[in-house]
Formats: sequence, C-alpha cells, structure tokens
Amino acid sequence: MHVQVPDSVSTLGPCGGCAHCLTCEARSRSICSVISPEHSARLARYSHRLSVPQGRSFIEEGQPAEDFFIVTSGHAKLFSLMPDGRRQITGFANTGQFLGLASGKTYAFSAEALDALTLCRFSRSGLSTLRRDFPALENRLMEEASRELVQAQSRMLLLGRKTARERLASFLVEQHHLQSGLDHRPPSDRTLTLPMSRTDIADYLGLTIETVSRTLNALQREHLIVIRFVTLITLLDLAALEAMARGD
Amino acid sequence: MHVQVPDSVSTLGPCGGCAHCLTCEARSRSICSVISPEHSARLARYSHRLSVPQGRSFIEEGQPAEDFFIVTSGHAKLFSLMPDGRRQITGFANTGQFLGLASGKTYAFSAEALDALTLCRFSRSGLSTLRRDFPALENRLMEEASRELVQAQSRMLLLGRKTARERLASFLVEQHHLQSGLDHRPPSDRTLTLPMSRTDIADYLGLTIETVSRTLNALQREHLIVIRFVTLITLLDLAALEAMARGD
DNA sequence: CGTATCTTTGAGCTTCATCAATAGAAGTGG
DNA sequence: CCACTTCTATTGATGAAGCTCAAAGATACG
Repeated sequence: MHVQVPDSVSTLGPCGGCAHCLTCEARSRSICSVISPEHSARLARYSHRLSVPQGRSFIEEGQPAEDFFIVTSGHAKLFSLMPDGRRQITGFANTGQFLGLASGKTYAFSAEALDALTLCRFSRSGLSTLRRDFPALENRLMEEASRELVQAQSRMLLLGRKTARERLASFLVEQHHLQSGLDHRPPSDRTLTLPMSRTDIADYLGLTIETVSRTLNALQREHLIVIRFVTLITLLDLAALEAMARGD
Repeated sequence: MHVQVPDSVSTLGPCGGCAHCLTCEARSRSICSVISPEHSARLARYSHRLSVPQGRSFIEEGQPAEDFFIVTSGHAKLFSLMPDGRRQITGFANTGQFLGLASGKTYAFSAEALDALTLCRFSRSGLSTLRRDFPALENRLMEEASRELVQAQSRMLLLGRKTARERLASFLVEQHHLQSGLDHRPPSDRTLTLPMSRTDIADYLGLTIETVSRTLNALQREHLIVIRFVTLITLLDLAALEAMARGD
C-alpha cells in the first residue's frame, strides 16, 4: 500500500510562527502570538505550513514516518484500523498539539482532518538539528510526550473498565475542559460544539454509534445534558457528569 | 492520603551502572555492561539503587512526582484505580524500562513490584541538570517516550475493539516478544514464564479473571498453547496466535 | 498438614452489540 | 423551491459476549 500525500494537501510556504510555538515553554496550548523576527527567520528553514480539507487523510498508518506536525487550526482524528475494519480513535488533535511523536520508523496511526485544518510540518530527520538550534524545544517535546502519556493512561482506564455511561460522561467533561480553555469563549459557557460525528465518538470510546446515541439521550432524559443539535450539547450538571466520569 | 516510601524499600547506595544505561543509545533494552569509570563517578551523584520486595508498592497515584526510576531487575505493574476498586493495569515494566515519564506534578499511576525488584532512582528536579551533563540522555528519553506512546496506542485498540480471544492472543505474543529478547534464552524457546497473576492479566486486558481462565483453556483445547503450569505457558502455534492478535 | 489464596469451572444474567426500520439532515439537480 | 438521493442519527427488537455469583479444585505457606 503506497500512499502519497494527496494534491489537495497544499503547502502554503515556510512557517516561522508555529515553529516558534514549538520552542515556547508556556504551559498554554495556544500558539504564542509574540515572535521575534530573528527566530522566525531561522525557524522558517525547518517548517512548512500545510492546509488539509475536511475528511482528507494526511498520515497513513504504516507509512515511513518522515514528518511530524503541529496543528495550528482546526481538528484532526488519529486512529488505528484492524483488517476487518474495526477502528479505534486513539485521540483528537486540537490547535497546538503535536502529531507524530508516537512513531518509530513508521507511523503508528492514521490521521484525518475533521474540519478545515492547518498544520505546520517538520522533517523528523531534521529534528536533531532543530533540537540543537533550539534547546528550549527539548523541554517542550518532553512536556508534550508526558502529557500525551498521562492522557493515554486515563484512556486505557476508560476503555478497559468504564461503563458506557461513564465513558460518555468522561468524553463530555473532557471536551468541556478542552473548549473552555479556548480564549474566545467565556469560562461559564457550558455548551459544547463537537467537531466529530457520532461514529467518531463511538470509535473513540470503544462503543457503537447506537450505544452512543442511546446513552446521550438517556443523559438528556436525566437532565444532565441538553442535546440542542447533533453537534451542540449543553452540560446542565457538570459536577454530576464529573462524578459519573470518575465512577463514583 | 499521605504515603511515604515504606521502610522495606531500601536504598542500596549510589548507582553509576544504571545511570550509564540512561545515556546509552543502543536500541537494546538490556543494561549496558560496559561503563567508563569516569561516567560512573559523575552519574553516581544523581542516582540511587533501590530494592523493592514482591508485592510492595513504590509509586502511589496522586502523590507528588518527585522521582523517576529505571528498572534494573525484576518486574513491576503500573495501574490506575477507580473509587469502587475497579483497576486497570496500564503496563508492566521490565528491566531497562523507565517509570514516571508519564507524570505531571503528581504521578498518574501506582506501581507495585511483581517479584523481587531493583530500581535506579533519579530526582525529577535534578533531571534538567542531568540532561545538561549527559546530552545523549535527551535522545534516550525521547526514544523511550515514543516507544511508550506507540505501545499505548496499540493497547487502546486492544481495549476498545478486540475480543477476549484476541486480547489473550495479543498478550501471549507480546510476552513472547518481550521474553525472547532476553539474552539468556534461546530464540526458539516458546515457553513463557509469566511473572503476573490471573488477576493482573485480567486487569491488564480489561477482562475478568474468569474470562481469562476460560479463554486460555479454550486456546489450549484448540492446541494453540499448552498450559504447563499456571505461570508456564508454551505457544504451540505462534503464527496462528499472531494472526488472532491482529484480528484476521 | 491445615489454612489461606489463587485458579478453574458452572449457571444465570446484564450490558452492550447486532440487525432492522424509521426519521432527520444535507446535498443535487431540475 | 421542491422532489430525490444519500448520508447520518435515532429508536426498537433480539441476541451474544462477557460479567456476576457460587462452588470446587489447585497451589502456596506457615
């Protein structure tokens, strides 16, 4: 299976801005807005901006892992497939997240754009040079790897031991925390805009779409959430959802 | 919940040897046997050897993550608990593996010795100094984080999408690969010595002990394995088990 | 050698998956 | 703007994989 990056994944030219983000030590996941012209010029040599349309795949599991990416806008899903088509979404990537850290010689997952997506691409072979040029990058990489490992462990607990209700509650709370971190939303806003389909949620939580649908409607019947629209959900009782997510 | 390292986890003094392993770039997970006296002396300042008896816990989830460890002999299990006692083992650690990379300010998991365990302990606060002193360590850390992330993703697929049979097959094949990598065993030996109990296997695979027991016996009835003893299993048809593990 | 712990085996049940039908949303072309 | 198709989501009926409860059999240990 030989897969090229499709034509519609267009290169937009060098990117100094998001490369700066790479070396930013701030805990915030948002892209740093301030960037020195000197940094920008040096980093532009390493990075390229990419634009990926909705539904387009840009990483194929098993392909040589030549690049790694940082999401600069939009959302992506990362997943593994089994021969018979069973799918597990191992994570969603939002603005500021790294893609491709978890790879050996080949990618361990596929990645697809959930909506209009822009990326910053780096060559993995150039990574050692990049790390020498920007020592602060080391910390950023370790921090990100650490964060992803912690997340992976809580997802193993979810997939291995939680009930369908607990999984959905965990998912909703997680999305809430992700979205409440965005700067353009008031922190009191408890309405989620989900960028993914029911199928994606099911494949993320290790359930079927039917169970996702039924369980969400059960949570609505119990006045824990309101499903305003398929992709628009308001959390009525965040504390109860958090308790349910923890399993107590 | 305030937990101290128990008395029976004894400090054995400085460790230059396993610290050397830290900076070793070899892909092999075994401890490097060759170590320069100069390295040894410098590294002894950072590291301490620990001995942990079977069954003893030495990392508690939620405690401040002050140290990280490298296993120098024996086996450990890493796990998360839910309030009602449900448990998910997120991984087993063998000789050469890092413990505590996946941590923020507090540990994200608990860890317990499966048998007599020796560790090399490093202070996380001293990690930045250590990294400055041993630049090769950076690569080793990233390599290890990468490996663990890839492994975490394949475990999400297992926990989210595989059947009980597929989980057991995956587990057996994984153990085979781990154990066939050890230098004191002939590569043709297909008999596993499992260091963990049925309960541990169940909590690792997201199943109950009854299902683990029944499924293993089913595999034996189909002449794929022989259960010579509770902890001693021979793989009769490795290819079939690998196919089953993949899900085809 | 007796007790405690772990593992196996059996019977019944629950949760979630599967299969199937309907309803709703989104896009297409006349 | 409306039929028509297509895709996605919801809802219902049924079934099976794996869990729970229970008891017997092994194994470890003092």
